Amino acid sequence: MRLEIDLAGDVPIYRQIRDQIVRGAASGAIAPGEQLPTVRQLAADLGVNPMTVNKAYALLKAEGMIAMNRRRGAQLCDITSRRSGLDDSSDSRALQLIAEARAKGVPKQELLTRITLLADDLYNGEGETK
Amino acid sequence: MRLEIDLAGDVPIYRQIRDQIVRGAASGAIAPGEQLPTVRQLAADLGVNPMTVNKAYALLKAEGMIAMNRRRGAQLCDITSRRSGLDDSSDSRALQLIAEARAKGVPKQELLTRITLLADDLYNGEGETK
Amino acid sequence: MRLEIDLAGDVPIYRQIRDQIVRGAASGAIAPGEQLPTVRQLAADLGVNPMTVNKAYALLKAEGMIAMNRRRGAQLCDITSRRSGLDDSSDSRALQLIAEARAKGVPKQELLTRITLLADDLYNGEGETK
Amino acid sequence: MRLEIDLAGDVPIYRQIRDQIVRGAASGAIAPGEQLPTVRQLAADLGVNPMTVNKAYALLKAEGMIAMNRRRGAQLCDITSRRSGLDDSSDSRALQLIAEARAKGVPKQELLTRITLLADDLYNGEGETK
DNA sequence: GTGGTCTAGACCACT
DNA sequence: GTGGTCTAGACCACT
Repeated sequence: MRLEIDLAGDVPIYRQIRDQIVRGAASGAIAPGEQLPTVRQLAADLGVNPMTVNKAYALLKAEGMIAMNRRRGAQLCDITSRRSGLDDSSDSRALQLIAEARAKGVPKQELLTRITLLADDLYNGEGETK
Repeated sequence: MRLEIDLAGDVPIYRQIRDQIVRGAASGAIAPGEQLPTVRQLAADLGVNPMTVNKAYALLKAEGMIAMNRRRGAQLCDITSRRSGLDDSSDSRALQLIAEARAKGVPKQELLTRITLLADDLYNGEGETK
Repeated sequence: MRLEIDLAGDVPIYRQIRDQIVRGAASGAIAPGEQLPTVRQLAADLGVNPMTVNKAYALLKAEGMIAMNRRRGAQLCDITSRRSGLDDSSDSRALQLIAEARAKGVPKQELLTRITLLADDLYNGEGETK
Repeated sequence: MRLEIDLAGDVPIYRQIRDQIVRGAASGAIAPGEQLPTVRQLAADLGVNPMTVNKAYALLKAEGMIAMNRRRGAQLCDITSRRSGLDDSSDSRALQLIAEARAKGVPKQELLTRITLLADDLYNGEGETK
């Protein structure tokens, strides 16, 4: 799985790395138990400082998404060990998304159809949950 | 409409102001053509720097959400003059939201039910679109 | 409140800072809502790198102990906004402590008396809970 | 007695081994004078490097918990030969535990009740002290 | 040969 | 004038 970093945007690099690994885990591009590149390897691949990758990995570890280990590097956790379920942050972000759509005049049905489409795509990969 | 600023959180204040005005426009709490408080007024109400409110208003203006003029201050635009429809940013944020839900083991149907519920709530207010 | 850093020990500096601020909050040496020194100020006082203090503060923020804010620097949160209650980590550390005492031949009553004494001391300060 | 190693956590493996043997000694799962597995044996069982087990055993030896000799391998010491009593480290760790509980708003009595419960459990095993 | 921590120095967004 | 992020370079504990 290849990560794409946008150095120009205003999303911090460590956040881009974290987000893309979460998406990889969701789509099945990274399987549970699979090895991730080491901090140094990924830093070299992306042309960023190891500390930046380290920060992304530390965040993923705190979220229960990956386990780190001096011998084997980083590894994607099983779903069971991850922080579970829909939380306030999910709701809050979903609400903002919906509000922006409505404020721009998008009909409810069009929005829900679009989200359903995106969800179908993501959930129909070689993914982890049915 | 009352804005609530969370000084402790990660979200910049100007962004919180912008987000809440968008939500107000979506829910109907602010009507098209309605006057918004002046930069100074809102800054005083919230206890923040006028520059911060100014930045939020400038962002909303760039998005076509509000119009500013010297005489009448800021005013919520009609839906027709706003940037319309679902854009890449919407998709990207929706995708990240869906990915995080799936990565945490949330079944697709549970996620969609939740989003539909939130959308129903928001769209059934005194809102602007059907 | 004065922090004491042990550069020789094997406890990371950022962890020492975090631990001592938690103890200060518990003893009442730092009151809820009280300002903490800025990252740079504390770094200068302790003779460590700002990044090290930053890491300690980021940890405290993630635990809900402090709020950070560009205008006012760091501030101790109210108890209500902190992660609450006794968790698995507390139990696990308590269990290890008890096990080591017993393995060293300390009678149960002596251990409990000692812990009660320490708790009395700490809870009888100008502290936050009764 | 079976040791469980958590490769994902923050605690170094050698420390986990040491901690669990101390807990085994405290609970009576390992009796005074009892043979421990050899370094190689335990390393093979746990799937870790023999150096890691060696480090744990060296630590336990330095603490007076075990005796090593070429003939009989490692053996749990009598209580009388162990470093005795509550030391500064115990106090310091207990204090940190208490401080974190109080900082999170746990009432003193709730904390002491919990610790007493844990101590009762541990001391009522086939243990070594009354 | 990995991740964890730390330093010194820098630029930027936000206030 | 704050915290947030990033770099380049380093040493260390652990494996």
